[in-house]
Amino acid sequence: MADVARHAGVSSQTVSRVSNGHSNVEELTRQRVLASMSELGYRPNRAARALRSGKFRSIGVIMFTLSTAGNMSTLEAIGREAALAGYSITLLPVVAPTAGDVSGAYNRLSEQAVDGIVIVYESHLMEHAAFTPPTGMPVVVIDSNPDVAYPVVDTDQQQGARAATRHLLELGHPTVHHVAGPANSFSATHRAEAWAAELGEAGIRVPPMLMGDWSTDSGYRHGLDLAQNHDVTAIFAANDQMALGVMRAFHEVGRDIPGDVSIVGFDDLEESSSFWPPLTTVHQNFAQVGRLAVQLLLASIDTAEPIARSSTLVPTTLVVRASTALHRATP
Amino acid sequence: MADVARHAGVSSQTVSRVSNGHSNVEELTRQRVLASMSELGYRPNRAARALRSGKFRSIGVIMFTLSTAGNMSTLEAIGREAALAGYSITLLPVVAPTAGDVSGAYNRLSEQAVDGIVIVYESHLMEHAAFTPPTGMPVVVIDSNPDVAYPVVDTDQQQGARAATRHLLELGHPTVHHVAGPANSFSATHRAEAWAAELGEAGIRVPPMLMGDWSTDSGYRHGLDLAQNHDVTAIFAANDQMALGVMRAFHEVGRDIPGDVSIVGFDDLEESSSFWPPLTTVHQNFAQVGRLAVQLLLASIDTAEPIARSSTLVPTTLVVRASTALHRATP
DNA sequence: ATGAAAGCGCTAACAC
DNA sequence: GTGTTAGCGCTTTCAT
Repeated sequence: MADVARHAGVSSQTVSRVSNGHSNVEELTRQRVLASMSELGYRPNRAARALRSGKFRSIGVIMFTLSTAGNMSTLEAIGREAALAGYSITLLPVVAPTAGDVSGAYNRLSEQAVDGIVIVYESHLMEHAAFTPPTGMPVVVIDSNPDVAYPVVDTDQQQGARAATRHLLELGHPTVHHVAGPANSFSATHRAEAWAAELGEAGIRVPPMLMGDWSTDSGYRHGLDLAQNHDVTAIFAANDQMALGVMRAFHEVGRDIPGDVSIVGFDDLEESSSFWPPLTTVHQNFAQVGRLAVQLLLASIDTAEPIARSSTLVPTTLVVRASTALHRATP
Repeated sequence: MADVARHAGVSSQTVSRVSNGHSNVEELTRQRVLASMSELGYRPNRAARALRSGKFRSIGVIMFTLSTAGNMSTLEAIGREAALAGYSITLLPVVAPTAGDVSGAYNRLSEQAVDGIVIVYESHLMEHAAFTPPTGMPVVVIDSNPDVAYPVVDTDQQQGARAATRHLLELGHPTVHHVAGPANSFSATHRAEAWAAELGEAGIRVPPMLMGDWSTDSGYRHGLDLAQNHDVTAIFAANDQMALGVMRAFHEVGRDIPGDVSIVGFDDLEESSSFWPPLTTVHQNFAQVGRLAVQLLLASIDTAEPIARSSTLVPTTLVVRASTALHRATP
């Protein structure tokens, strides 16, 4: 910067003013400085700027894994919304979700060059992690229990899971079986609870739940079990990948979907409409969740006021495709 | 830091030494400083540290989209490898891949707080972008032509696409049709070229290529066309998502896979083994690609030496599942 | 409209 | 083993 100032014959203050687009610089001087800048290939130094201003124009994201479709969409939405405001994203994936690693990630991120943090809070393990963000650092949590210490944005898991279950019941199925996500996942728990509640309210005894781990393989294994039992005519899987695995199992055994059994997923991946048969599923608005989280965070960063503890639930929509049909009495 | 120094009754230099784990501090002093640190909740300021050292301990990633499975796996591998070395990832997604946006992303990233840049270089548009990283900033490119100005790491597209095509030929199919990725994608182009070359070397006339956009929908639309033509018995799709779309089309029309037509994809998504039928596909080692790119970059950051222009190709493996079978003469 | 001075928090270099 | 000094590149006063 001093070089530019010398080259343009002005003080470094003026260079700073030009660099930041301040108004009180004469047009002629401005041009001269701009010319010197590009001639010398000047780039402002973010570190120095951040040191002065205390702002990094970056928001930190903590995620356990990037390999689920939901996290991916959420991350993309977070990135897009942040970019719109001129912020970049600093990613700190937690390699293995053990309690030790989690607090490691936290602590590293908390001394990271970020102005705020979005936590995609998949696991109960988080509760045990000792996370103390620097005082005044805004935090928003996605996908969690509403009773954490920070504002929460989430998909309305309950509403989505109830809609899925109700859809199958309305099709005349005597009951609905559930292939759930892992025990340490909040969203999995919420979906399972809502499924059981919906069944209970309809006066139906809740069949035993099968617990998977979100993977197609776990869906496949449970599907193989379910396919043995000819009383099973309706299945709600806690995500599309497990639903896909379940469908594979039924195909292999030769039971027709949706003729013999109806299947509903959760997520609405881009691929789900091309599964065979095209999957009826609960559409999650990941983009909206990510967007809201960032907006909340940026508002707090801008105003320097803490975010009010709040819980925002983004509704889902049931997308009915070809994997569900009216129940027909088994012969 | 001054506070900590005062509180512990030492100079701020000693605090710095403790904070950075230097050895020349007496154990007793160290303990005292550590105690003061945690009592006062001291966090080192990254900006100041970066300003001094010129290092940010973060690497920048430019990607066009996070919504393809391949990019996501690559990003995860980059993040993991970087985390192992104590680096974080700064993400700057380019919202819409127009030439203007690209250079915007570049320029913003180039003044970002990063020590090096990985570009996941999907599109020909990049060639026109005026990207001048700061002098001395290491850059590695993933997924591109080998003749760019930077070292390149990529999946061996040619080898993979040839293996897919050869597999279908060896099954006795008279020819292989290709559903390609978009024209502006390097990897799509390479796969299509390899497919045509393999056919040519077998003395087979190359059938017209169908161009999709990686989406299941585009695969479905082309699949509907292909399914009309009963001479079509073997299809190589440039990714698994399009292969899924093609399969859906054949299911709808009632042509059996693999009885009537064999289909091969490219990527080997986690879901592909549960498609119906389980998809024969080319497995890409995304993790390895990401890992190598980061290793190259970190080596250059550590040594402060420019990376030698190089081209590293990570081999693929053909995974044969149930979507391909021996050709049988059409009745 | 422009410049001079001070200092953000940290660490490398050199005392002692 | 510890303290002192200086300065990284920038911006925020306060003068002019």
